[in-house]
Amino acid sequence: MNNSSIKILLVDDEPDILEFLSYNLKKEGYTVYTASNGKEAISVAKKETPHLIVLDVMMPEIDGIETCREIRNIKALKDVIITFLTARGEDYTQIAGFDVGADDYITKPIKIRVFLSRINALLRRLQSTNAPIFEFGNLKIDKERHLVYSHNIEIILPNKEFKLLCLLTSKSGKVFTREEILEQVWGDEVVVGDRTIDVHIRKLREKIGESYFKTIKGVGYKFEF
Amino acid sequence: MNNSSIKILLVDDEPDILEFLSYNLKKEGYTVYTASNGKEAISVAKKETPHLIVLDVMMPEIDGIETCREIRNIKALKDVIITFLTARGEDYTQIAGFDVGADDYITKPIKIRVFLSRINALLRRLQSTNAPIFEFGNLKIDKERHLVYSHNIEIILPNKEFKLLCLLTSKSGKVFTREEILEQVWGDEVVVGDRTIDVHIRKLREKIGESYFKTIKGVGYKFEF
DNA sequence: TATGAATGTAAATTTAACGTAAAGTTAACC
DNA sequence: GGTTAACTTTACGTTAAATTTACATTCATA
Repeated sequence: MNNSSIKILLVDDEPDILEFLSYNLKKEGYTVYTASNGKEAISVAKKETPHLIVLDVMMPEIDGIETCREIRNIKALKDVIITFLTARGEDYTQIAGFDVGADDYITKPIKIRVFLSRINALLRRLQSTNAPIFEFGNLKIDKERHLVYSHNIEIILPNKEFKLLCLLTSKSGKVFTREEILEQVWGDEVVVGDRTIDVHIRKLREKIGESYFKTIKGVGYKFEF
Repeated sequence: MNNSSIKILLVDDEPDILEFLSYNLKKEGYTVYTASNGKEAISVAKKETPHLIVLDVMMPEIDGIETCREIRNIKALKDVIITFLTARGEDYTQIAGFDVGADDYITKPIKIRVFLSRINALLRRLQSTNAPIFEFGNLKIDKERHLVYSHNIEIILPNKEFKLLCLLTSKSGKVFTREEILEQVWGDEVVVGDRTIDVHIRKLREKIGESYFKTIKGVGYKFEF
């Protein structure tokens, strides 16, 4: 693994933890940056655009959750992988109750092997995200060639439908809200009517199969296979 | 996790090794599948989605490295743990030099006790590798997939019920007042009748279990497990 | 143990979200 | 510039979910 091109930002107010985790991640070959508070974290993140940020929840001044929120608002960092560090039993009302856009939670006390394997697993996503062909049972998606196969029969999808399919399959099982879908498929500024998404989902269901696309009423849609 | 629910795929072109390892892993309680070449391995892996794959590097036709690469491109298998079997002294510059997404390497000749302990160690990761899932005894909440499991049986909750459950479980044991619940689940402005919360609590009790939800008369509700 | 406010509950009702066919509107391509 | 496909909207149908209703039950307290 050419890990050295992968940049990780560690944020914690305890220097010991910072050093401990930093040492271990460097041993895995990653390039590691550190910050000891939210403000510093944001500034380093802006400068270095890391691939992954490990964020302690409990920090003085700006806490991890607020830091996460601010980072997610930075255009260049909206796709960075963020994982929280939380003490076991800590009040995670805000984390559980509101989606601040975290990708994982690691609970303290940290077991280094567990920590490393989770980080590795998270980062593996990064690499496979760009993989040319995704497979889900009888469904194959070739992003590069902009082609879809169902039971090895080629299906040609119009652009929007293809993008929508790519988004939903990019994280199989995850529920994508209508806002997320609009933002990712249509773009921030574009304003389209309420039924537009439905119609596109319907077309995908027609062409690819009813059962792949599940509606979560009041929330959004998800892809399942 | 009970070992019998853990699926291991062994891939080697030598039937003797296959049988020897299979026998020993089964003795540990794992469910074992075997394949004697890369092509077969991929087809079995697709069908069974094992948790771990042991892959001999040196195989005729498609070698282990190429097999690994192909497996990693299959979306459903991207998080499977893969460990290579390599002969000591074998030229594994390719393995070391290129990242094909392997998690471990075991060198032949295999000492069975070492082999088993390595496999066990790799599988211990399983418990903590995946997306944020909150667990309370027999109750699991997967926010991202908008799913609840009770005794590993999937329960589908409507939006409001799901949100209410998330709120109550966000701080297990804490009593949430009716005002808090209204504010968090329904939102500030929304005005609903007196019995609405009760009815939702009742539905959660029906679906998930009476005992989890405790009424504190005159105050509110809390989640306990 | 009688009382009343708070909560429980089945069923009816209402509402909001989604599904869909078809028509209208853009944009792309010859 | 006309044709076609893609995209969006419209206008309603459908349904699950949310809410209310109407009454029953509980439980702390007098």
